[in-house]
Amino acid sequence: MTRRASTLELAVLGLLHDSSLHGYELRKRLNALLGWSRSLSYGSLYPCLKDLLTAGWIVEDEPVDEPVGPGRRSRRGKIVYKLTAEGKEHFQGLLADGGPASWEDETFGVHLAFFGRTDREVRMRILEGRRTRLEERREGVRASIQRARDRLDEYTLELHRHGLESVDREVRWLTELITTEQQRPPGRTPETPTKT
Amino acid sequence: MTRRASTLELAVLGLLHDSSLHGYELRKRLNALLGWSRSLSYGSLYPCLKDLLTAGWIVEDEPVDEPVGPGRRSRRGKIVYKLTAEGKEHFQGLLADGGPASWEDETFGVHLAFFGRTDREVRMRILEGRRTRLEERREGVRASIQRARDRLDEYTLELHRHGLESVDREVRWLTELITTEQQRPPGRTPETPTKT
DNA sequence: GTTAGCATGTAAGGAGTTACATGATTTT
DNA sequence: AAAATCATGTAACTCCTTACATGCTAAC
Repeated sequence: MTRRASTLELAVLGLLHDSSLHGYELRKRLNALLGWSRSLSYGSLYPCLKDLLTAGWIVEDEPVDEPVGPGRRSRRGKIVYKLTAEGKEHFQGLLADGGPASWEDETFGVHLAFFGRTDREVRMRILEGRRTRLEERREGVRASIQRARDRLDEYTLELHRHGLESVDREVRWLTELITTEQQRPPGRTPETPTKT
Repeated sequence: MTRRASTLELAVLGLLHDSSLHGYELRKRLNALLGWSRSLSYGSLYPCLKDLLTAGWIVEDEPVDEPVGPGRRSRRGKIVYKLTAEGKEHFQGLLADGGPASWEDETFGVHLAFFGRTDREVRMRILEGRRTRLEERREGVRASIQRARDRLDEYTLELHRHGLESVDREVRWLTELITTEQQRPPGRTPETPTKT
């Protein structure tokens, strides 16, 4: 029934939570928010917005800012989307979960990007879950290399060495973030920009 | 016409170049070769093998090792695949290219893993291409952050900081690899395990 | 007046995954 | 004789991209 609970859906809901936006602008912000290697295509974004409309999480909004003034005739084709009450609730639900889905490669970044709207308790669970995931992965790779040691050449070993080092770095980074979190008060963080 | 020139195809051809294998074993080696986060599913592997068969790059081989000896009745369901002459040629062609496709995130690792079978000239092109790709990405992300600076909160900035640092590290790593390559003689590398 | 950027969308396809379905062989 | 692991495969689905198709608006 509830389809497409993807990274993209979460990110869109999160950005629209801050301010109502139209698709084109939304895409630019999504690309800035998440440091995606390739920028998001319209072929992904617009169908996603359609699905969110169908689900009732967002609605088309009257374009309020830049009113029909002197130089401007009619409103252009822009379609501004606004989060509904149900959409806000749904988004909060997704954020408050902090289950295994939030420590996967594809979703972790988005969850972290919305930590400003997440309770400390949940932030801790996500950071620690992510760290454990990476530690498990690291051990799996290590074991796998060990077993295939004699079959791997110089280049493959170098590739793995660099890969393991990257995972190590991320684990250390997470540990730092966790330490910082422990020194914070519970609940949300105090000062957020919340610009419209 | 020539469909599925994916990472997976390249990796499978490369492994079968070393030794004939059956699907199950191939999967284990693929997981060990490339440090994939999730291990490859059979739902990807077997259709891929089917396509490679159709293309004529591989054929079913008579299982030679472990002959039908004392304790063993008939050969089990194992299907061992062997690279054909056309398959070898095709694989060498893919390796010798070194074009833009080989410096993408998904394919770079596989190409690096087969550097033992790649000429130095091509290795250099791939390493330098990859480095340029990452440098461009880094600048893109930097600019994008700069533009959205006032809208990003503490957590998002930290996420980007870590992301940029990771890219930086990979660039430095590539620079080291390039320096090493410059000190090597042209052609392939001398000593490779090449165990069957 | 034409180029560049803004703005929205669709259809087809790519590269995988999950879940299912089946059975042989080895270990306990 | 049960459980673990080896072994092969298919159908449906996911989430995304590419390529196409359209038109408005701003700047030069």
